[in-house]
Amino acid sequence: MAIPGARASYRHGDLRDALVQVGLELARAGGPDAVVLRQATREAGVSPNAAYRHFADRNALLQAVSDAALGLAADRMEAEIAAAPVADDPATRARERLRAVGAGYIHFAREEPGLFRTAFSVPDNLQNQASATKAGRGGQTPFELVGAALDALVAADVLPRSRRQNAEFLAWSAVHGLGMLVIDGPLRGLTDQMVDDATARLLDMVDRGL
Amino acid sequence: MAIPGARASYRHGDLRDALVQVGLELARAGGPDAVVLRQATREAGVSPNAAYRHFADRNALLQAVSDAALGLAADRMEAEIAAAPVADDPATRARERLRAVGAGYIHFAREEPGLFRTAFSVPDNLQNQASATKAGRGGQTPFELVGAALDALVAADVLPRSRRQNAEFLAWSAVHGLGMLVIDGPLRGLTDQMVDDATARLLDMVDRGL
DNA sequence: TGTACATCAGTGAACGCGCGTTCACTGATGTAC
DNA sequence: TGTACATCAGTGAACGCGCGTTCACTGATGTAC
Repeated sequence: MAIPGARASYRHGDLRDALVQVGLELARAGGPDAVVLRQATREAGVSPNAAYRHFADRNALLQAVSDAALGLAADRMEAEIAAAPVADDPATRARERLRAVGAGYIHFAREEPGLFRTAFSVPDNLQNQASATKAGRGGQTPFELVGAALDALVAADVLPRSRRQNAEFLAWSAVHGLGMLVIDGPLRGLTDQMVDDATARLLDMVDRGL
Repeated sequence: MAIPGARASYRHGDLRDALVQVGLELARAGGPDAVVLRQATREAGVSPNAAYRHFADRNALLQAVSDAALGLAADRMEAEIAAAPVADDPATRARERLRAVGAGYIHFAREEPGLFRTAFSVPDNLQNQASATKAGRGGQTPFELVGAALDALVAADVLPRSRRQNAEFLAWSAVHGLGMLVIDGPLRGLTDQMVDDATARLLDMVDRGL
């Protein structure tokens, strides 16, 4: 006898994943601070303490959401790589790839500012980058995507091997900074056109400067 | 008849300024979220609602603290400029100045991560940069310092005038990104030496890339 | 196939906390006469 | 110089809120016999 609206089953099925998904929606709308444990359980249709079967505390939930957001960032970057023009010249191709990585990063920041902040400004989350839970569908984390693009630049003899070490920090800094300034800072009011412009010039700068 | 520990006067004197100063201490220790109105009044030795004589609400207090933090950032940048080597060659001098501006920014981020986050990631605070409350002792905001350094670069014929427009966004992005990554991100564990190294390389990149 | 049972993912109620904010007030101060 | 008074920066108590977290519990499920 099914009471309308009643749960089909006493057990949820996959509450852990459901909470992460709901958490992503909260983060999307309001950044990391909006990932509120009680709100997540509410939206998952479950009592607040049910979350404690799957997460040690609120912070563990936030961590999981942050990891998932990082994966989405990687997806966005991979999509940009896939859409990049494929030049015949390997050197040009390698450069296009780095540009695509950077552009994907900025696009993610603009399209999903809440997720961007959740992915990239939850302390501890970026500490150990090499974790499967932080990777996109292609299996790489954003950090690894940057590294791989730089490796390709070295392989194509565009970037001298002597400058390869820690170069991801430089490229990443530039692009991360622009992302933040576009979200929170003085570049917030800019049109898509203007941001694309700034992105292109920034990536030029990185390209020339590396 | 002075009761020990009693207030000398019923009126505080300059409660507004006292709250901002206490707010800076809170921000220094814990970033913008730590600027808690009740805590600020507590530390100022005043009842919670006294704050409402000087600020419309908690957000107005945070705004004021954020402005003050921006001024401290400007001070740090100016100090770095003052300490920079003064080359005979005007071109070299202009370059050194831009580097000093960038280095000051990064140093501020590392020395005062809480204030850095309060100054640079409170929305709305960076929107209107040209405000006296956001300036350092030299009367310029961090944004204006970057702009002035770039102007000097143009004047010294290092930076082509055609590339001057919006160039502060590029330089700022690079330096802001590194600052954030050093505070919250994967560069957090780095030694002073390593960060100084990364800073130098980043500024090289900007210099070459602009 | 049927039944007893252990497991453990969920429930429902409650907690203490600190927050921002509002209320009616009080009394020190400076000013006008 | 002395006194009356208006001003307004402070007080003290209270509010409602939503949070994270803990408690003792319940009952659907899968498994062993």
